[in-house]
Amino acid sequence: MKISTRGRYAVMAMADIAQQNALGHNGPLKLADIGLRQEISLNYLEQIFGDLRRAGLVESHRGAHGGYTLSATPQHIRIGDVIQAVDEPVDVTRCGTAHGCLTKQARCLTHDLWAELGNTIHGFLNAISLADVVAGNKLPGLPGNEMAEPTSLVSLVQEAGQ
Amino acid sequence: MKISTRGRYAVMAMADIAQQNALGHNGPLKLADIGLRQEISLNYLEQIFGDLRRAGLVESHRGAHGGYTLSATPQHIRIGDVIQAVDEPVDVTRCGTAHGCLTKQARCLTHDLWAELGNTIHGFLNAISLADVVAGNKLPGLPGNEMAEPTSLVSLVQEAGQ
DNA sequence: TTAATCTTGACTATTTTAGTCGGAATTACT
DNA sequence: AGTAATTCCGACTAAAATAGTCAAGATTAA
Repeated sequence: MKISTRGRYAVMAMADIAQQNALGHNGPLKLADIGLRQEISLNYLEQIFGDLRRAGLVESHRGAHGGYTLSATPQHIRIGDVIQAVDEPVDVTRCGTAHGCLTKQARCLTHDLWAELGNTIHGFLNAISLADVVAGNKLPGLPGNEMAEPTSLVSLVQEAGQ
Repeated sequence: MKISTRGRYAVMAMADIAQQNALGHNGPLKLADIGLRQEISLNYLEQIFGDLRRAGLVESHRGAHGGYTLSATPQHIRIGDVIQAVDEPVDVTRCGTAHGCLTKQARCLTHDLWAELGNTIHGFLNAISLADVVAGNKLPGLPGNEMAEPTSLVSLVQEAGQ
């Protein structure tokens, strides 16, 4: 899972729509307005929304008074879906495909590590909806914002596996 | 936190040393040998080990029969340290520094999201040691490998904040 | 003294990223 | 019917990051 500004912009734009909906604006929203609010160039937004539309996350309404609407309620759109729609899902391991990862045992000491890292990131992003972002329901706490305690998170994820 | 092949190579090479140590080879290991086993070019490894040395993760031994040794036992070297040593720690949010993130409230709907994602990744990588990788002790479970259930992880991490 | 090895810094090719640009298709409104 | 507002699409580009290569010097063991 790759996360570039392209993915960030997509989430920002989608959150913008969700927020406008929450404020009572229900019709299609123009990219021009979204771009102004989020400070993203119109042309770039067009590219990004092409991907979002092809992924089925938004619906387009062409012509005058057109724009984009969310295809589902913000509660049902996961951040991971948004990012996956616009960023090539470069897999974290990069082995298995290219070099003979399974045969050369030494090389793949680290294979599972990257795979689990990918799972962790996916799990995080798929656990959060657009509605969560707009409502400020990000994982509350993690007190301060400082580095998480090494042991705490891991034990959590381990429990999650049970 | 950025993860490129550079970071992966660094972890692979460090794990290689840890594994050789576990097999009884305790003297300095040459980059040429590590490169052969892990299929990484010597010149590139030299660059990477320059970073690792400056970060204090390995010690160099120059001259004939020289090479590199780990500065600490594999149990005490965290994967996050290794990656941080060789990959620029591009911060996930990119706001706060560049554009007036704190003033424009709309733009930073997503700020906390990226910050928490960064914490999650750091937490994961800092919770795993070189010894874990060599021993195959990656986070057990995460049953199957399939997508985590949307709700489960969020509630878990939320509890973590308490 | 010599060969092995790290050390350093400059250089380069490729890919990715983050856009820009121009125009065509579609629709609402008058 | 005409016009303005939009999305749609594909080609193009500049800058940065990535993944190296190369050459020469410093240090040490044998």
